[in-house]
Amino acid sequence: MTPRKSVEQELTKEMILEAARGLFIQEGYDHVSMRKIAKVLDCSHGAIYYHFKNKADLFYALVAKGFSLLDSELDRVMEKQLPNEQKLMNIFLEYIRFGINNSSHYETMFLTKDQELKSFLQEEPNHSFEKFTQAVTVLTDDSVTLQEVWFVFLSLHGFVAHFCFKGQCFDDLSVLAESHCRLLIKAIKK
Amino acid sequence: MTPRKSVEQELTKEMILEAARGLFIQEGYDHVSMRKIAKVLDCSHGAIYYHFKNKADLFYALVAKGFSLLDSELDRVMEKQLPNEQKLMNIFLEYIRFGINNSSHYETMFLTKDQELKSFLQEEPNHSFEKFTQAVTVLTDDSVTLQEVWFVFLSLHGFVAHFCFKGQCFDDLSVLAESHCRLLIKAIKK
DNA sequence: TATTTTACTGAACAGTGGTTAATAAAAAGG
DNA sequence: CCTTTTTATTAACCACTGTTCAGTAAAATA
Repeated sequence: MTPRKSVEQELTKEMILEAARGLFIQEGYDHVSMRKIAKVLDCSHGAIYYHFKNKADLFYALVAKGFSLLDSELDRVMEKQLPNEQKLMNIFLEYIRFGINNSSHYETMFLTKDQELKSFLQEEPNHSFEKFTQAVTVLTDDSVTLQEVWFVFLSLHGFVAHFCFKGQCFDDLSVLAESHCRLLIKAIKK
Repeated sequence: MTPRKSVEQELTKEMILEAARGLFIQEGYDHVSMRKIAKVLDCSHGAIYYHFKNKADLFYALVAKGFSLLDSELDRVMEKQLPNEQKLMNIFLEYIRFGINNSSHYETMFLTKDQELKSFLQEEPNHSFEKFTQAVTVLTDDSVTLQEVWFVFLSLHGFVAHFCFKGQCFDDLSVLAESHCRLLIKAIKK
C-alpha cells in the first residue's frame, strides 16, 4: 500500500476548502466530484471524508465563510469617517469589489441552483441582505423604500455576476463600476 | 415485450420538448435525465433518441426556440403604438419576463460554465444582446451612453440571475420587476 | 520500545447517467 | 395479405457518483 504522507504535507480543512472552491467555481457543484477534488490535492477521495462529513457539508463550509467575509467588509466601510453619500458610494463599490475579487466565494454564495444546497442556505443570504438593507437605510436617512433597496442590490448583483463569468479583475472594471454606482445613487435620490 | 403505442398517442418532437422544458426549468440541465423526461411522457427513454440525437441536442432545440421567442417579443414591443418611455419600460419588463420564465435557457445563455453547452451557443446570445442595445438606443433618441446601456443591461441581468437561482415565477415578481424598471429609467433620464 | 491514536488508502457498494444495439410491433404501401 | 418502413421497447454497456469501511502505516504517547 502507498505509504501515508509525512506530516509536513498533511491534509488540512483549509487545503481542501481551497481546492474545492477553485473547482466549484470553475465547474459548478454538480460537475465537481469528491474524486476530482482529491486529484487536485493529490490524495485519495476517502481522505476528504475524514475532514468533512460529506460533499454538501464541504460546500456549506465554503459558503458560510464567504458570507462572513462579506459581512465584515460591510462593517469596515460603515466605520469610516465619511459623508453619507460617499459612504453609500463606498458600500456599493466595496460590494462589487468583494464580488469580483472573491468571485469564487461569491458564485458559491449567490449563483447556485442546486436544491440540496439551497436547503443548507436559508439563514446566511437573508442575514447579509438585511445587513445591506440596514446600511443603505441608515446612509439615506430612512428615505429609501424596500423596493429601492432591492433595486440597488440586484443591480450590483448583476454587475458582479456578469463579470464573475467573464473572469475579469476589479481594476479593469473600476471605471465602469463607478459609473454603475453613480447611476444607482441617481436612481434612488429623492 | 410491451407493445408499441398506437398512433393516436405517438410521440412527437413537440411533446418531448414540452415535457423537457418543464423539467429543465424546474430542476436545471444536470438534474434532468433522459429517463426522467421519458417517465413524464410515459414512454421509454430510448424513444427520445429516435427524435433527438442526444440530450444536448434536445436542450439546444429548446434554447434556440427561447432565443427566437425573445427576439420576436422584442419586435412585438417595438411595433406597439406607445410613447418611447413606455416602450422602454416594456422592453425592460419583457427582458425580465423572458429570463424568469425561461430560467433554464437564460442560465445557458449567460450563466453557465459548462463548456459542452456553451459550445452550442455562439451566435444567439450576441444577436439578442445587440437587438436589445439597438432598441434602447432608438427609444432614448441616441441620448444614452455606452456606460448607461451597460448599466441597464447589468441591472436587468442581476434581477433575472438572482431570481433564476431562487426558482421563482414572474407573476410573483411583477410588482418588484416594475419598480426595478421604473428606477432604471429614472437613472438614465436626462 | 511498545502501544495507541491519528490520518489516510483503496476496494467495494449501490446507484445514476447517456447512449446504443437488438428487436418487435404498428402503420403504410403494394 | 404480405412486405417494408417507421417508431418504439428493452437490455446492456460503460463511465461515473457519493459514501462507507476494513485495513495500514506514520506519529504521538506511555
